[in-house]
Order: sequence, then structure tokens, then C-alpha cells
Amino acid sequence: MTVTYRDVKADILAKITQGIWPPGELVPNETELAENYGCARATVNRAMRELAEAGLIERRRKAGTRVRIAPIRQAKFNIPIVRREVESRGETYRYALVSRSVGPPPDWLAARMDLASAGKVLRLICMHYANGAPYQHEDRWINLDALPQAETADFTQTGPNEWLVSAIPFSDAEISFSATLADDTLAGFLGGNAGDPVFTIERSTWWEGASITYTRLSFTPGHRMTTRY
Amino acid sequence: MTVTYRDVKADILAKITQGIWPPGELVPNETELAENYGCARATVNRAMRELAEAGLIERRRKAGTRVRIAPIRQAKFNIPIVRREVESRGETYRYALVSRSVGPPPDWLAARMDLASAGKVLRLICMHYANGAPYQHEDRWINLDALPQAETADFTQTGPNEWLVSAIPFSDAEISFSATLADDTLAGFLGGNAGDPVFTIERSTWWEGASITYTRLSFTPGHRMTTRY
DNA sequence: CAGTGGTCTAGACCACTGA
DNA sequence: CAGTGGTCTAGACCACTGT
Repeated sequence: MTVTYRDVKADILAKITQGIWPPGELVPNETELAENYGCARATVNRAMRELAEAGLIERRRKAGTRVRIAPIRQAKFNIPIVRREVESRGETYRYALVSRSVGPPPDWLAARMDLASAGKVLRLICMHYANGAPYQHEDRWINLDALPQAETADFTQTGPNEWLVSAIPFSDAEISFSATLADDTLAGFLGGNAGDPVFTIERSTWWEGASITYTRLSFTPGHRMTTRY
Repeated sequence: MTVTYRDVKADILAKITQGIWPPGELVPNETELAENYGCARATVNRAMRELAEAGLIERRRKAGTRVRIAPIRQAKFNIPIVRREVESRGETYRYALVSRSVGPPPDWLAARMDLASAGKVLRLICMHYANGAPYQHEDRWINLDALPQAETADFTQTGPNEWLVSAIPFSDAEISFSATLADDTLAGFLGGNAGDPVFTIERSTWWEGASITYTRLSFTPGHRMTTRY
């Protein structure tokens, strides 16, 4: 019966939650714990490393490992493609391209995406439906200087989101959540009224230092984004 | 010059982002990669494990490792204590207890927290200020059956959030974000007007299967929650 | 300077699962 | 059944950082 890193992790976690090792407490070093548990130091190391990632303990060379005074709680959200999000709930997904235009970026966008004001951007407005009802409004801007092939792509059948993930497998992104008010136009698309509260996601994406796309997603009133942690 | 797991990870990541290993591609197995990179299998294993956690590849015994068709993107948010959040921006934090009451839970809360309707809950309404201006409104409910010592705790100087993290070092939680409208009361507290869009966080917390607390946090208009991923 | 965590290695056994 | 990832071990060297 060998001791696994999960065993060690669970035991240390228990010691913390039960207050045996209170916040701020210095935890025994890896060598000592390995002896106590009767396992290799690498096993203890993995357990402790994961607890540190989870924000429960704090590790510093020479100073040793301590139980965090205020554990860092972190919530993880999966950022799915809209279609998958809808379909995973067993609903039917429908997509529609509302408008498409090409031109120079407005000033606020040039500032936000760090674009030359002489550049060209593609702007797409799209709607995503779940079971026939409005679900999400998408206002998307794509930097054509960085991604010229977007100009000839067909966005009438598939959303830009899906096209982008296949064009750029991986990227850096900044995402932000906020609450805004629906104006008449947005309310029209989302099937509500002007003045409705709208849950809004904004996302900027970079790849190899170049700004690729900025998008603003607006959800129907009452939308919630939920996770456990 | 030994090869580190970071080197391996970076190289594999590069192969994916540059399309050398396109989505769906079967990646060589660990033994083979270890030979190619001239390092131990454990080193390759750690690199691949982290890439799998990041949602870029998918690993299955016997089936091998594949590049994910649609990478799972996940955003992490730190959920800080309000005071720390404010202070970390270099602003002065102030706390005020608005009201405190004890009684049976309303039906919606009993349902949400899975409480006996005969139970007792403590309700606190608090305000958090940054540099003297309203920052966050907190509507907090605590299950006194699970946490009787909350009834005698002093919440006039310190917020329930800080008291709770010391009383319960670790817990399961569900958090959800949404957009709501300020009513007259809330607008009064937050220094805005009725009808303002309000970014709202709701959080339920459990410990050892028992529901501990439910809270609803409302932020001043214009508040954003941002992260990189 | 010395103690602690960070990482690598070479080898081993095992658990899972696709064919 | 056999191939792949999952994990453990014992030992080693190193990087960082309090004292």
C-alpha cells in the first residue's frame, strides 16, 4: 500500500480545514513530511505544489511553507464557443450575420487595440439564438492588417468566433465582465426593452504581440454566468 | 545544459501555435519525445500534463495525446476580500455596517441554501468604500444553525467576509455574475440613480455539506471585472 | 552561508483502455 | 492483450533567499 500524492494532499488539506495547521502556521519541510508519510520527497512535493497552486499555502525557498492567512480563492470559468455552449444544454443553435463592413478603425478602437489609424478593420455584427430565442449579440472587430484572410472569409454561415479559433489555435486574451444598459437597437436584437440591464463581456485577443480582434458580447436580460470553485 | 520541463512545454506549445501539429493531430508518445528532447520521461510528462490542464491537448491512456480540436479556454478570476482589493489599488478602505437582524429565512433563501424554514439566519447589510466613495454593497445571510458563533460576533468594525474566512478556512462555493438594475434603495447606497445597471455577484458557500452563507454583492455603475488568460 | 523548495534522472510498476 | 499515460522512488544538483 503505497502513499500517493493524493493521499498526502488530502491529509494536508484536512489538517488545514480542521484547524490543526491554522493560518500562518509553518508547515514541516518536504523531507520531514516525506519521512512522516513514508513516501518519497517528490510525492510530497507534488501534493504541496498543487495546494500552492490552489492558493491554500505559500511556499518560499529557505523560508519554508506556510498556510496562507487569507487563502486566495480563484474561480475558473470556461470560455466556450457560443454554439457549443448552447448545444451542450441540449438547445438548438442558430446563427445570423446582421451586418458586415470594412474600414478604418474608430479612434477608441485604435487606442484599445493599439492600431494604426490608417489600418483596416473588419466589423461584424452577429446574433446567436438558442431554441429560436435571442441569446447573444456579438459586435466583433477584426484587425485586417494582422489577419488579411478574414476579409475573404465567409461569415454568413459560421460565426467569427469559430472561424478565429481555427485560424489562430492559441492566443493571449483579456476578458472583462460588466453590466450595461440596452439601448433601443440592442434591445431590439435581444428581444427586450431599452433600459434593460445587459450582462456584457468584452474580449481583446493578441497573437505574437499583434492585436487580432476585439469583441463585445451582450446577453439577454437575466443571463447568469456561474461556476463552482 | 539540461532540458527543463519548461523548455519542452514551450517547444510543444510552439509546434501547436505554429500549426506544425494541427488540431486533432496525434502527438508522439512520452518515451519518444523524451528521446527526441534528450531528457527523462518524467520531464516530458510534466510538460504535457500542464498543457493538458491548460486545455490545449487531450490525453488518454493507450489512445495517446492529441491536440484539442477546440482548445478549452478558461479564465481565472481571483476572488479577493474587498478590503484587500481596494487596498491593493492603493486606495483607502472604509467599512460600514448598515443593518443587522436575526430571524427565520425567507422562503427563497431557505430554498436556495437548503435550510429548514424553522431555522435562524443572521442578515447583514454592509457598505464598502474606496477613497471615501461607495464601492460595493453587500447583502449577507448567514446560517446560524451551522455557524452559531456568528450571532455574537461583532460586525460593526470588520466585514462578515473577513470574519468568515478566519472562521472557515476553506469551503466549497458557487459564484455567479449577472447584470441587474438598481432600485431606489440600492442607488442611494451606491451613489447613483434608480435604473442604473449594476454588476452583481452572488455567492453561496458550503462547508462539509452544510450551507453556511449566501451573499449578494452589488458594485457601483461602471464596475468591471477583468482578467487575462 | 546554510536551509528550503525546484527540478531532473533512470528505472520501475501499475491502471486504464483501444483494438 | 498490449500500448500509453499515471505515478512512485531514491538520489542528486541547483536556485533562491533568510539570517
